[in-house]
Amino acid sequence: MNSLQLEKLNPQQHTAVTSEAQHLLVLAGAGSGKTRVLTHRIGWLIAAGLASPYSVLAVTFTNKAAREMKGRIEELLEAPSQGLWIGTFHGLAHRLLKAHWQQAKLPQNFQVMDSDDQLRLVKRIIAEMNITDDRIQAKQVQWFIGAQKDEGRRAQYVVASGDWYQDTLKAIYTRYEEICQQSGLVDFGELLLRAHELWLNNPELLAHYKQRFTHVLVDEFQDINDIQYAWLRVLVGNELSLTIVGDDDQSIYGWRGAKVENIQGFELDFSGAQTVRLEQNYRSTANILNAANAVIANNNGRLGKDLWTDDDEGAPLRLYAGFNEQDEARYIADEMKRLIAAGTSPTEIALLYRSNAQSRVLEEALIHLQVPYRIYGGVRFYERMEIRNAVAYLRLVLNRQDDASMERIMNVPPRGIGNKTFESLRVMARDQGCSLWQAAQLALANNALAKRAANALQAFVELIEQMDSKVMGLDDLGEMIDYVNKHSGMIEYHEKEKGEKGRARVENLNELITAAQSYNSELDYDSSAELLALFISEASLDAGDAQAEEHEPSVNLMTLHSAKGLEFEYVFLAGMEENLFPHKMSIADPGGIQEERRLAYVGITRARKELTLTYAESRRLYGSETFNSLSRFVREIPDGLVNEVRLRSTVSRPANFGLQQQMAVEDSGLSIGQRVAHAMFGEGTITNAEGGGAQTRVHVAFDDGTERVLMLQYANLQPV
DNA sequence: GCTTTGGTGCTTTTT
DNA sequence: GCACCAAAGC
Repeated sequence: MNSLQLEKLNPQQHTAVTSEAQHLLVLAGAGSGKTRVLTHRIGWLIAAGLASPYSVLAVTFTNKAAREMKGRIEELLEAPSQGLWIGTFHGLAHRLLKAHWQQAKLPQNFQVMDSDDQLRLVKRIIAEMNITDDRIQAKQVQWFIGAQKDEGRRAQYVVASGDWYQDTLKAIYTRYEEICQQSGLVDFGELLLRAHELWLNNPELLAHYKQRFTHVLVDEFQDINDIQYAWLRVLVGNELSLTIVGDDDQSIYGWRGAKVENIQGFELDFSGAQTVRLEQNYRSTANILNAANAVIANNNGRLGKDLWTDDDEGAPLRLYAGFNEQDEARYIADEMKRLIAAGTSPTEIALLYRSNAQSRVLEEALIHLQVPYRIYGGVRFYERMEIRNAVAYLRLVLNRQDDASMERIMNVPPRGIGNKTFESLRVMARDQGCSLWQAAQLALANNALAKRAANALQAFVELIEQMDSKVMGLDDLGEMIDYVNKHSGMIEYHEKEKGEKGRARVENLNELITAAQSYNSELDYDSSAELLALFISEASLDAGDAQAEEHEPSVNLMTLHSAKGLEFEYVFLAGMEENLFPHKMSIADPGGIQEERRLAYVGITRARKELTLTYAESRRLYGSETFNSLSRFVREIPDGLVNEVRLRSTVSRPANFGLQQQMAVEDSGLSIGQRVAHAMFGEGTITNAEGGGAQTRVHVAFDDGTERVLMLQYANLQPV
């Protein structure tokens, strides 16, 4: 094990890697060598004879992280990581449920349902229950069900409060569980919940895994939710050794159920845990790091860490004020072009923003200046419509009870099965308590449909049956998918589609064949049908970023959330404005602001060499002109670290552009950010202005917590 | 039964 | 200002 060079670690890293404490908490600041510590610790445990590859379980949050860790461990061990379990919570849960489907009370061929399937199912249930009240929205119901499962709560344990809204949610959730069980479908939350119940209901199984694993290691622990924590806690118990690595300052998924408090819970539940802080940063210059520290210091309830670096001061941060969002984008594109011309690789440049909607203007500027860029986090491969359709065919072939898939592709490509037919099948399925497929059989047998519809449906049923007999006879995954692509009529359909779109879809369908051919399962299977089932369900758990094709070297565009875990020499943070970042939706809530601040911290610490912050004095947002003030996060950075860039000479400001509103506001002796009093609403602060002239409206955040938009000419605001 | 028009409402995203 | 979803034409 030559690569395991412990002497190259700093003292804290060394302590963490070689700790013999049963439980270990590594608080690892940004850029402090977190992944290095984790992989080296696994290597060390094995080298020291404290663990064997077979007895180590490593958990991450993304497949990408799991792949990377696996690769790095294999490098360290200089051998394939055989027997070692590395995966995401969901991937591991899936693996367990596949292996122990009987104990988990699931059909052997159960499939994983992604959030799109889930939403469709929720919509179907809402329609089926004849709920028309618009207080019930499918998205919200979906969110509710997810949140319940993340907290380990099944429908029967949701409190029946007597409140109509709550009780309706409970009823939908109940029905949702029923249908999932009947169709053999498991959503993301369900994977975790079932895996947890698997431990609880099968002591002998739990004992088996407690015997097998000696060491459990978890990365990005700040992102863990309640059900994941519970699963882990039952497995580790008092017997196993647990190492967790995380950074409470980088917890940015609270809105999705992640609970930082679980780090504190760890210290309580696993008593005697050793804590190691990694505070030396090897990534950024001192200026960048100091800026990050200054910003995050405004949060409270932190576990506390002080990042420091040996590195030089480096260049000061730059702050650019564009007069509008186009100007902001142009500045960024210009600067990127300059960096690339000076020899910087585009791959070392990143442009980060709070929300995806911001990317368009930025992209336009990059295109204009011919800066090659790559945008992360669009629609992922397995979420593309055509791919999901192809997969739905395969799923239906494997399992006729899979209503979600049946619903999806019954009329794709269009084959004359319309809404009416659909509706009668749904009603029938519901009344009989059977699947859509069985309802179709029934309808055909009873001549319950109009002739045209019956013919179309008959053809569809035969198509699926025929696929079944043909496809199951093949033993190559690629050939199976090829067959379905061709005979479903999808290829033909998309070929006829006009424009670039159709061509891309056909390409994607072919790419799916390639992906299937290179698929290797870690799990056992007895037949090609089982292999196909494994491929499909793992596809649902896969963002498909492994196949991300390499284009020419490009600059990287992504949201702040997707940037976590990455680093670049040059980072641009665009849209540093109140209402945008921190986002409007989070401003009212102190917890929300703190999470936004952690997001700012993540953004700043992505930069190695230079960080540029930009904002726009005026911005078209939702169609109307808005004037946001500089983000509080920029104001939290000490002055000495930031250089303000003003390049007004290169871009001439349209004489009259966007000024009317400000003038109208200023004419009345007021300005944005000013404290004012209103006769009825009391005192508050002007946060924004829109419109112009007599139509000028001002946004005022009143001290009672309400925000109001008032017509300036009638509001009679008095400066305080 | 599929395609075009109008109304709404607006983070962040992995699995 | 655009994208997405639901109701009315071909």
